[in-house]
Amino acid sequence: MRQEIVLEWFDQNKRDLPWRRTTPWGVMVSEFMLQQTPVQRVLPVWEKWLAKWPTPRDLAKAKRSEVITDWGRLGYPRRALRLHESATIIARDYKNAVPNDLTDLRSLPGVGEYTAAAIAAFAFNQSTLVLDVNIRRLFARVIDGVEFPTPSPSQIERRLRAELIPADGAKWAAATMEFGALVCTSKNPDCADCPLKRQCGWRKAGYPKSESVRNSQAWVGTDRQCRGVIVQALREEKKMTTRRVQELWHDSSQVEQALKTLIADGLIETTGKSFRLPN
DNA sequence: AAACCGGGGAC
DNA sequence: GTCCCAGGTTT
Repeated sequence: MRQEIVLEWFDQNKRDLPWRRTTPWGVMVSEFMLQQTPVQRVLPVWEKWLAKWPTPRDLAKAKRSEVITDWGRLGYPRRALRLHESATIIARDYKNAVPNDLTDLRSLPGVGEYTAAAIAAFAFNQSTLVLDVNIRRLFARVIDGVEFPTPSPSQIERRLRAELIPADGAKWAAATMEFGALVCTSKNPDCADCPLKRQCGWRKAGYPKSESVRNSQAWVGTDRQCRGVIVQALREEKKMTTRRVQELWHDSSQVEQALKTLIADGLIETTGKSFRLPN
């Protein structure tokens, strides 16, 4: 994969997001808010929070009720409480400075694998392995030639993606994430104007030529609950191991066949766009 | 691995 | 109702 193509695209097309020019605390607040929440909805709330609580200690002094209220309609309000809790720990144990060490970051409530790597990269310019949904989808398509990544990253995926990181790893993380968010999107990717079209494995593998092809693969990208139902059916009724199901994940023709069998046996139902278990 | 999170919003 | 969204934690 030609990293320069994405890096140059990023230079020309990146959005001017406020958390790209702020303090480590500002980055951390943005990462909490952006967990499962679109950028556009986060923007106004982030501005308000940084103006009101410019450092961890400021937030730590706030009441829970106020924290929840000011979370607005971002959703998953438990994130606000975890951020509040993390702020308290940072003020008390880290002299009010967001830690730059991956292990320290990971120990904070609400900071998982992704968020720790993202803060280290975007707040401290470290070359960490950042794998969010946008980056994973981009690599799944260009490198693996499939429309969607697996539900969660495997060890082999981590290793292969780590090998791609160029000298400026922080810029690489931001660039690939932005590319996945603006060009290689989940629903209607802008393949016509994509600078990676010539080397895209998904395109070489056939790309979505028709609705029927798309539908046969659609379940792979459906939500976790729906995937869980199908995986459970495949495992229990077809005596498949988890490993076998994972292998099928990347082979749409076998997935299609397996799904047809499940439907024929009445084990699952389809509405054309998704799947469910019969009552 | 799957459910759940004091979800929310576009469609 | 379905799907998406810069995920994390718990069982």
